[in-house]
Amino acid sequence: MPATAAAIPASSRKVPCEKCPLRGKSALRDFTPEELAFVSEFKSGELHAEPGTTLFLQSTNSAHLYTLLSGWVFRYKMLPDGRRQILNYALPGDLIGLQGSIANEMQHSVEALTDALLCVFPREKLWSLYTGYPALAFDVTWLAAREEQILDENLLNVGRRTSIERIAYLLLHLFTRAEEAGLTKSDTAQFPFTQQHLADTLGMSLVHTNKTLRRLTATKTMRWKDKKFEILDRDGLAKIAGFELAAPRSKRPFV
Amino acid sequence: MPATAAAIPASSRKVPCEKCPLRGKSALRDFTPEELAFVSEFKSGELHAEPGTTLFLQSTNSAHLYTLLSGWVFRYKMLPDGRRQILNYALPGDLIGLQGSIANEMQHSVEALTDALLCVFPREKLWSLYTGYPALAFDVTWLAAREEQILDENLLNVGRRTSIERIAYLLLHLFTRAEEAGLTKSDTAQFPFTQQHLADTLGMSLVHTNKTLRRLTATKTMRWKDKKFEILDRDGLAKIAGFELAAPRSKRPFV
DNA sequence: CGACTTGTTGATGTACATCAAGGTACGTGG
DNA sequence: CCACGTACCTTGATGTACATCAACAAGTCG
Repeated sequence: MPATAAAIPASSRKVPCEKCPLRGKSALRDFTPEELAFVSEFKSGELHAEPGTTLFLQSTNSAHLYTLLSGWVFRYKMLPDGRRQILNYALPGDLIGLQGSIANEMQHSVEALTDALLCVFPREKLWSLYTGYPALAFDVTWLAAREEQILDENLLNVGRRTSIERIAYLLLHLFTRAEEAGLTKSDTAQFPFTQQHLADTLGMSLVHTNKTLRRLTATKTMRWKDKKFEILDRDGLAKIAGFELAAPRSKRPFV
Repeated sequence: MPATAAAIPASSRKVPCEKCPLRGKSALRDFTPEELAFVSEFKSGELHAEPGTTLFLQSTNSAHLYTLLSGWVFRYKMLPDGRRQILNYALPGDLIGLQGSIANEMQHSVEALTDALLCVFPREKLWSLYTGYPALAFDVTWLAAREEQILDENLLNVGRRTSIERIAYLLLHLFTRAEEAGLTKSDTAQFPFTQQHLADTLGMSLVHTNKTLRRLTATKTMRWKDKKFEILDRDGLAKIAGFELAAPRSKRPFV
């Protein structure tokens, strides 16, 4: 997002963690002074990425772990013939590249959707985080579990919802996350992706995404034009998405 | 699996971790005596689950964390109208319910597919694992990252592969995991699930799954009858699944 | 008592007609 | 040029319906 990126000059080589723009705002917990000092020391630098920049490449190994300071980034996988599946989007505050630090090889690629500013951490030092700062280690696990939850929901979305439900769900999901990251004004947000990105996230073709998007617009629950997304009827949109959960089929509930 | 379950009598309240049937075999790393002692103390008991038993319920909170000792178990989510998406399968050695220990509420359900034996750990003690045993904490993160990788692949599968590719991929994936868990004899494995489970994993209807399964059988790369799965031509099956990875679309590779 | 029906249920196999989604083509506007 | 919009025809996937088969329980008859 140009606005946000401008607020943090890319020229500054290293914003001290004590002045991290993410602190205070957003859902970040409070760190102790010791934790803050360690993280500051852990951080090896910053990276400014332009839209379209590849941050990680499928089947290569990565020396770094990133935290996203500003901008949008997405993870994806590709098949040999070019079919692409977008797995998830990362917003400010998200951790990027943990898989590559745990396994040796990256199983997916990561690309910047907007101008993005990232904190860089060397992966070798991740271990010292586990030995010295259990609370931070727990945070890392927390982030991994949260990513897993989002993936679970995406899988349900792609596998079992109809095209209009899928789009409604995804747009609402992304809007909610943008809200949590403080990127919304009342009921609007800047959405930097294209219909092709949506299609590749939802497992649909571009044409069909476009037609379905039009049908969804006709419900007057939302508006999306020129990258500006606006929610007109949140409950209505949630209802189309089929947000509610259900009791299981299973006959024998445990205990 | 009856055979495996019989080998570990469900009556014994607590198999000591030193004698865990998973140790030695499988990809488990070696624990130090201290770690082993802690895990043994961490473990609060065992649970024997019959096929169809619900271990976790969507939108409830769970007091426990499990490790699967024997049998098959699957995670799934449901929509209000009964549509079901199976997210993943757990095999011996897998951790179950971490999400519920990190967040407060379970976002998915878990059901036993076969007779299953599980080690039970109280979730309150997870924190002491982080403070006292960083290597075990790292292992937990490792398991979470691995689960995330599998979900990534499932999402690619459901979102971007054709029906025959999807089935080929899933069967090969499950066979490979069964191999790692030591549940195969040469090129055969007992697969405890039905075509309905496959359909719900792949986001397809039962009828279409059946027809596609028949087309796949016609390629003579595998056979699946009466729960017995056999690989006839592994490379052929992998080729149908489109296992290979690809270079990204992106124009500007980083660095 | 045993052997032979009968009915039930769950998993699988197959045939339609219907519908949702894909692919190609060709628009527009910035 | 790229993102979006729309028309057209084709194909892949769904839903309903019905048939098969094995496993299992209940009942009947010799």
